[in-house]
Amino acid sequence: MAKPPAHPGRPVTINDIAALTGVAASTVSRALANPGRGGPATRARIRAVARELNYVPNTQARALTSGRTGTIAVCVSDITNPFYFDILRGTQQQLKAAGYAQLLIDTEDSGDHEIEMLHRMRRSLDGAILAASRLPDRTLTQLAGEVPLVTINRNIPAVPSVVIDTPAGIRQVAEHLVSLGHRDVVYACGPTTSWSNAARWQAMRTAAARHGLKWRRVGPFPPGQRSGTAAADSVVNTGATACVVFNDLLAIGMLTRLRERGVRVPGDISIVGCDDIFGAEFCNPPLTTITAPIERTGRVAVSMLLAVLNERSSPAVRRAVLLPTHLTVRESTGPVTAV
Amino acid sequence: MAKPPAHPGRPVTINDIAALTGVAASTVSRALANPGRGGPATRARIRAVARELNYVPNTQARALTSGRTGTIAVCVSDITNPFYFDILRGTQQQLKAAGYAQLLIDTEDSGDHEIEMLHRMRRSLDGAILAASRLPDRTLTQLAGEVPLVTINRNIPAVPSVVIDTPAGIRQVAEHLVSLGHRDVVYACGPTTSWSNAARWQAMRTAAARHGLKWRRVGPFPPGQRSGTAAADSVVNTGATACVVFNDLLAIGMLTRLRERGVRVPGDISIVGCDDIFGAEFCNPPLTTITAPIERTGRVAVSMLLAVLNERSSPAVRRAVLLPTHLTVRESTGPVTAV
DNA sequence: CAGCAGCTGGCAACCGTTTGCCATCGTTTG
DNA sequence: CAAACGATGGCAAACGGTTGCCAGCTGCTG
Repeated sequence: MAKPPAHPGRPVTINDIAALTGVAASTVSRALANPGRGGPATRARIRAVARELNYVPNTQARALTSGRTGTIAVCVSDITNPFYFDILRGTQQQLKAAGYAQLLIDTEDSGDHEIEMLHRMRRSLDGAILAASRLPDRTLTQLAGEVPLVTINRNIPAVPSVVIDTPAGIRQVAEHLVSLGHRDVVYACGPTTSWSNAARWQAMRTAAARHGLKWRRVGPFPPGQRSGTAAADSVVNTGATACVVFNDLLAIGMLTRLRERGVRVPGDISIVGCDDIFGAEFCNPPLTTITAPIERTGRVAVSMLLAVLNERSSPAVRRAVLLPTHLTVRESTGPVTAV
Repeated sequence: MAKPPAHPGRPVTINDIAALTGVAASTVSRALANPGRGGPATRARIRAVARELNYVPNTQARALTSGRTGTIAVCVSDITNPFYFDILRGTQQQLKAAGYAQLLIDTEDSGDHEIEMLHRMRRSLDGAILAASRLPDRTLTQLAGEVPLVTINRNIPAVPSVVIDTPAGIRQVAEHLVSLGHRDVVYACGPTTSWSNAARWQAMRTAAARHGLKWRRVGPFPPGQRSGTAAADSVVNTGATACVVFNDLLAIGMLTRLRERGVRVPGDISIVGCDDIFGAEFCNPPLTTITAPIERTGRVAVSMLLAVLNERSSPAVRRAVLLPTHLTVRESTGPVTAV
């Protein structure tokens, strides 16, 4: 029944539909996109034809006038870090459900990259989710003026954010370690530019103080598995009986190095990671860590961003969401052994 | 010196530059994009102003006429599979270098999802890279007519592809196992729809035959860590002394289960994975596996796609690239022990 | 010196969709 | 019954570039 468009190869446009139904292109546009406008009968007819022709709106053309591109960027600092896999999985799900496309940006741990990419793309984006941004507060605030933003694990006043409550987990860790008899703990730092690192170290310090633990820190270390070597060596040097590590990736790297050096975990030293990424469960020994709802974090971030986009006019409902964590005890922590 | 555009907030357009330099918009367009056209002096002037105004071309508008969107989609079947992390890392690098944006599509192991997403987005894409497509050959060939395509680990005549030579690795594995005294091996299958799975099983069969090994297979299993339980149980049931597994994810899952059941690896059974993903190195025991140049695979795929795009007119230089692998022996394989 | 080629830059149409504004029509209200 | 009104659908102007075509100029050649 449906006639194909004039040139068979040419994609179907709104005009083809208009011609076929005998209405104006504007009517078609409204029938397909604008819920309030237009008569039900016309709309039904148009929709039927559109479906039959397998019409797919041209995103570019739409974006040109409406400004909405249907694309959200997700920036991660290092795509090979499993932490982001689950973030991406979460954002992906939620974005797909809402009909958005997900643009992946790997900033390679460089703030310059991050700002430059976002600036270049801001016209093609409806918004962006910044996971573990390395940008300073001021830049971020300014950027939020150009593109609707939601940050993950980064809390600054002007920008809605979802942060994982790892500090709460660290308090649990402190209790866990104390109950095992540890009195001397060390924190292995992540990158100085990392907001989470600061938050975690801070939590560590206060928790240690409350329990009367001796505490100190080593680092900073790049948050990768390979830095585990240096981190492990530093930690061993301190003589502490337990170590809380900035993230699981680093912790897993440390485990490897400790094994190499013949340092027993948890016999000689207990290790606690953060995040509970892929791998934490099956490394050797399985890692005691602070389990974060990573995938959910991604989903929530998207929801918040979409809320911001939809309520562009109304008094911005910018919030900061805090997601709970819990301690998962595996085999990398144990009672302190008498020397 | 440079005057900001009329409305301070409004982004800089080609017209602003035209007005400021006193030329027509078309001249600006050519000066910025078209290398052959225009006078050197004018061009220099225009470029200077453009840079000064921090001009960023509007991708949407450009795409509308030129058809080029500057976006490449990368489809993966399951974003939480670490195999794809490295693929993405590779594509990301190469795409960024070439000035393309990377759209991430997770098809969730469903061919329907895959075809539907690609079809809907084909207008907004310059091309797509399909990693481990679940689509049948015919659909794929047809899709290649709509969007320039490069496949990864999937070789069909009409579509350029880069495939990882895991079969060669499997031949090495066979020799490795034979040298350790194994005579009875089993292959744990991945999804039936997976092209690589078929290739691997085929290689396994011929290699086993050549060495006079007894071989069989179990499965199929979904290629996830959690399927490891079922896979491990099946494998143990066969009584084989060695098992080659479709991929590392599944193999790692099996390792966990075997440990649970008290089956010693490699004492009771040797396990070999495929791909050498994140985690293979530090699982317990570290996994003997066929190391694939995963990141490079992503880079090569992008290069091929870009080549196709640039030589759209010339006789299509469609090729199939085969990337070498090698066996990495760790601790999950060992000599067969007398019962 | 006329004619012509080659280069430069301007004009304007176009890509496909959205949207402000207006004409029309049927219905309700004063 | 006239006026006012709300709903409906059409017209046309954007949106920001790209590109085919043409005019004007320069510098050759015949």
